Amino acid sequence: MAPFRRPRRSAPGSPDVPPRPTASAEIPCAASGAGSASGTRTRARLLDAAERLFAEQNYEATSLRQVTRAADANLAAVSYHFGSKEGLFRAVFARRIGPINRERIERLQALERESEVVPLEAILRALMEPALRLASEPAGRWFTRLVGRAFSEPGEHWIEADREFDGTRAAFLRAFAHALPHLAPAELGWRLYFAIGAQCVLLSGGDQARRLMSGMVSASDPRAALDQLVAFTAAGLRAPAVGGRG
Amino acid sequence: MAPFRRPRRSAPGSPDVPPRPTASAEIPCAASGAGSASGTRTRARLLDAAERLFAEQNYEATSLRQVTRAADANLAAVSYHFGSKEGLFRAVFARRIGPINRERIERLQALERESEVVPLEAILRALMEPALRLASEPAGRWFTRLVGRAFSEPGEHWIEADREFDGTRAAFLRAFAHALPHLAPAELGWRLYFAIGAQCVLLSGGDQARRLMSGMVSASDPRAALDQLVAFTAAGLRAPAVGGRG
DNA sequence: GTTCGAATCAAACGATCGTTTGATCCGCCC
DNA sequence: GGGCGGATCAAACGATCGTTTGATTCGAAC
Repeated sequence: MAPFRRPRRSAPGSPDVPPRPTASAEIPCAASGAGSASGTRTRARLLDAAERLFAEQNYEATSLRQVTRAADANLAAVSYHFGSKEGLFRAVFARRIGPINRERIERLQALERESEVVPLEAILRALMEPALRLASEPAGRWFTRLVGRAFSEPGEHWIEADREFDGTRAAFLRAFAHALPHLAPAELGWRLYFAIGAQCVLLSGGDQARRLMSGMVSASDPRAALDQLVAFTAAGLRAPAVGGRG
Repeated sequence: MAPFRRPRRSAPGSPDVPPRPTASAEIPCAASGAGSASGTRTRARLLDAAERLFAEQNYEATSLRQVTRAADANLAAVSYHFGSKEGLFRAVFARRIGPINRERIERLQALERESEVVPLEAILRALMEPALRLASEPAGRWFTRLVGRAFSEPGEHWIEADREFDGTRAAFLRAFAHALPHLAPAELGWRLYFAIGAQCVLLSGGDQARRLMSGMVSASDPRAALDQLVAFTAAGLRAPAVGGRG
């Protein structure tokens, strides 16, 4: 009877103020080992299921009932742990993108520490290998599909999602500018645009993409894929400047 | 009272059997000129509105009520003219993809007619310029965003959508193989994969992509974009074979 | 002037969506 | 052993979705 002054709003995920967008990117519970009961494992199972479904389908095409059914959890668990559907998406993204970008920057710094001018191929590998390696692991295969699409898909979710890439972008942009002095800034921008695009379609590993090149690419070998991607993008970046037409 | 034996099912779009997937790709009424009344212009207005909304948002995120409101048409007009939401999507895609692929093949055939071995850059321009040029026209700007995403997005709609590209793919694959004899078929497959990927992110012109390279690329000049794309992909395709590692 | 069919319309259909509610379970600490 | 709070639960909320219905409009054919 008595209205009971809004008892909720104390979930770990977020109350009325949504969780910080600059997420901490820590894996709460890696869904490994056999915890005694269900513990807080529900949160991890929700992330796993949502990761797969968001990648297999779309953000909009994936219903929370699908997610909770796949995660063997209650529908309200999403609201409880993540506040909303978009909170779930942000958590899926933040869980893995942090470590990837951290490894990228650490590898780049190590390269810059050991030599004055870093070879172009080394920069490219530092940028692309962490994500590509994740694509070859069962746990990260779905996530890389999401990352690959973040570059070209519309929607508010994505804008916030790859804002986490900003720091990484700045660091690598300087490195590329040093390694490619023959390119004007505008030209360097175009070429990096294309290079990242090539990486993204490889990460997204789209159903269409695989169909399109069916029989020609052996998508099973991630090592060969990385070698080919580095060779292709390095040559493209090193191409002579086209400057003002012609 | 009397059940009135299902009077509908005679729309031009499709009855119970959906319209032929291998669409004729003819523009029914180019939404230009001032027809007397509303005529069948509604169909074209629906296509225009859906094209923009599907590109700005997503297939799933776009409701038919949004489309019909933007097109100043009745909600039931979609069912009447296209049979269903997916029929509308197919019609949007079929309206423009036919002419693009036709121009691609005609340009390639013209090149092969006038010289024994076609230069790589010429093949690339024949493949990429028709779509890039459409991106610079007001009428086609939204559509190119769709085309760029067809390569990496999941969903049934897309699978059918770029099946229309099959013929074009085969023709250009032969041309590339002739122009790049130093590449094994598997390597050629990878590189074409990346080249098309670079083109797709340029076509999709994603919100994120533009943000990511903000200030570096002047996206306003489509001619410069094409020059840069051709230079980048040509160099990437011509890169030495990496073969078996290293 | 009547008939016919393509085209448009308002209104509703059942289904499913994201979110919220209040109760219930259960391990833990004092 | 009694209370506390995190976690889970069934059930419902209002909104919106794609689709369908049956009536209405309107120009052309006869």
